[in-house]
Amino acid sequence: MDSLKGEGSAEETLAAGSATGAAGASPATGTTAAARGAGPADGAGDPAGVSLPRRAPTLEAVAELAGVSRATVSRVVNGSLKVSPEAHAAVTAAIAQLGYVPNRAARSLVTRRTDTIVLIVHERPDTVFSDPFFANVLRGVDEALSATDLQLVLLQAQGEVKRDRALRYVGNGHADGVLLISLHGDDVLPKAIRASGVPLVMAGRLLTGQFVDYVDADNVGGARQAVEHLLGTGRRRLATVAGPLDMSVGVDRLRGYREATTEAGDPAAAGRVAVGDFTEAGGQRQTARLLAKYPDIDAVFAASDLMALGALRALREAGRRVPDDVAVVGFDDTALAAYADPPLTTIRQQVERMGQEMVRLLLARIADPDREAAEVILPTELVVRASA
Amino acid sequence: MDSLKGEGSAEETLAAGSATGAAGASPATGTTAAARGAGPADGAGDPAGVSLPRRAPTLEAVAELAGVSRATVSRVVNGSLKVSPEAHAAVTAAIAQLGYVPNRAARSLVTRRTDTIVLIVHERPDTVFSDPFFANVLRGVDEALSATDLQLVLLQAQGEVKRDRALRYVGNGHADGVLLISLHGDDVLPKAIRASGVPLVMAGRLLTGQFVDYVDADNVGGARQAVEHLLGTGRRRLATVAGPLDMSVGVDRLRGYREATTEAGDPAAAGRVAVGDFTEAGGQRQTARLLAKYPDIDAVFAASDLMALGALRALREAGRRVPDDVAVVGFDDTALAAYADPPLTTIRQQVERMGQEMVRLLLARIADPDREAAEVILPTELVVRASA
DNA sequence: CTGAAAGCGCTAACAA
DNA sequence: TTGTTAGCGCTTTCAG
Repeated sequence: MDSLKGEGSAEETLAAGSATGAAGASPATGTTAAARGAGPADGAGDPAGVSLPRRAPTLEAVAELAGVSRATVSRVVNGSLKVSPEAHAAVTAAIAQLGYVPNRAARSLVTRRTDTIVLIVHERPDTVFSDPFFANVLRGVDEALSATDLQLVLLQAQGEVKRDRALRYVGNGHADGVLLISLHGDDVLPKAIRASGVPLVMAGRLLTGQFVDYVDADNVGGARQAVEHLLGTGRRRLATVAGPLDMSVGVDRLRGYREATTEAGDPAAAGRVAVGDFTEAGGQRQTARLLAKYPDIDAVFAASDLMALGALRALREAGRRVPDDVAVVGFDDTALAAYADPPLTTIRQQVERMGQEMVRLLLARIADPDREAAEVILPTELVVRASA
Repeated sequence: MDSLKGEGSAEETLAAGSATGAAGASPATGTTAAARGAGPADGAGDPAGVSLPRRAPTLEAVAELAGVSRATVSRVVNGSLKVSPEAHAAVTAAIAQLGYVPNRAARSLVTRRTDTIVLIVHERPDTVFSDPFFANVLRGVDEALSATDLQLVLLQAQGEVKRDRALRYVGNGHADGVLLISLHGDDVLPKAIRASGVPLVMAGRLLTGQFVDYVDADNVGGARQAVEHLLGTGRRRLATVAGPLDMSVGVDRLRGYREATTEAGDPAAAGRVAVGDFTEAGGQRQTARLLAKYPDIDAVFAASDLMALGALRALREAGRRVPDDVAVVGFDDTALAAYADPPLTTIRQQVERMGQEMVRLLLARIADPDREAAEVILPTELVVRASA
């Protein structure tokens, strides 16, 4: 819903605008009036007027007001059953009156919990832009976490220095659990984290065969859906641009493609594979390769949407019409797919849900460190945008 | 660079794959072998073999090993100058040997610092997808933070409950500073945070005229660039789809448009305004309105890329050719702009840099809470993709 | 069911 | 320059 306010209604709001409009390469840093408002004096003396409490109320204060001991307040705060109704009421009231909130540091110091979970992102700096995956996982994680009172801290682990810092951080008990979203096949991180004994959940399966909790999209199934769709719409000469084979995503999507084509009685198609790197340029290059090698293909399954975009480009350059001559189906369904030209048919994975499930798994493992390793595979969905 | 590995080289990696392929709507949760490896027993007894240190080494341990007092170790850790070279060396060695890392909780308890800064996101759930802005700011923030040893915690503040939780969190000294990235005009959050006295930096200017540190793109200048570009390529009947006028982005981009058209001697153009909501649907609707009211416009400046996409759609539906009949320039330059059909000319803002500058400002304010409020305006850039 | 007391690991006076 | 001594605010036995 957008406002249908007529034009011209914005003038009054312009009053506060600063005219700063730096056009050069470096930012203009202007300074305006003093930041701190008309609050009470900060100095030592205590002026006549109201004096803000400089320190947050403590358990002690609550106890005193409620007429009980600190221990009892602590019990109430932590939901212990063994507190009399009267005590409970008094404490609750005192807490409300004082606006008491527990001090996490103090609590953490004694409990050795941190009420914090860490999301470690292990991402190539150059893949950095155009990555809705990350944002959406994050969204899901945050959403799932908001039902708890865990805090989410973000750690980048790109490069040795940052990686070690992240490792030290989790290794020294600064987090109750770790969520690892690692885009490449490098698996020193998972190993190191597991070694530190902190609960860990990954996005994507480990190719090394270790058992770690993880959630993943049904990449095999999704790829099969793509093949079935292509076959179902009459395509007969399929090929695929696979993702990197040191990642489970890459491996699984290729596997789904191969299984589906083979089962459909077309083992030759299972062999028409070029391995890309999930980038648009890679998709374009590998599609060109496929085209050179198998000039008569009439469908391409690209293992990512970016690669699908590249495929589109390669096909255009090769003079093939999409979808008339060659159909393209991509994996991952970002906004890009919707605006591609021609619009891309894609396999959608539930990225946000992935984040949610990761949290669910992590909480379960924190609760019971000895439970069996679990995997959650989220279904995928075919999104048809073009009549491919 | 993508690998040019021939097809077929993936087979061996498939061995570890689980066959789980849930196609239904609910996730399949399989359990595999026990998670925890062959680590030492967790129980009370201490088996014959190696026993891992269950607890991280403390200052005390370092002190003992180094033959000094805890205070001295603390001084070394915190970089105090008043430590003898010998003591320093001994402590450093002990720290290395033990792998000592300070306990943040303990430190925080006494220093009342948290070494944590909070990024509060105040976002509509429905704007959630297709929002590279957020991810890129985040990237910049994280990057800037990685030079310090501050931790980044993420807080969502959507809805009263979450908002209050976030407010309580920062209000109770759980963060040394707050970064606020608020997409709509609602300004109860900034006010509340400022009231709590925690250092705050915002993305975007406050419309209420309060002085708070902020960094923003040069929205006015960017809009001017758009107008100048349009005028420079021969367009004579400009119109704009503005953003919401309760946000500084909306206001400023409209202002730039008006200033530029007015200065170019075309005050009438300054009046051809429709107010959208930054969504594609809104852009489409408002462009349609503009078209109805001013049938002879030959250029549209859309205050966001999504709205530009909507404009494209509206123009197509109205039978106008882009860019031949009507040129479109959008603001914000996401991947979408690159794949729009026809390709969109846009004004790019340095979103990642924005995050970096926010951190810079925040650190400065933490260091000196009484400094003057500062603003950083980042330059924008015209990205021409079509010959509009 | 409740309170007293003992720290969790660290920093910051204050003495020496 | 160094060590000693108090706590920071909270949880958690252990008595009562």
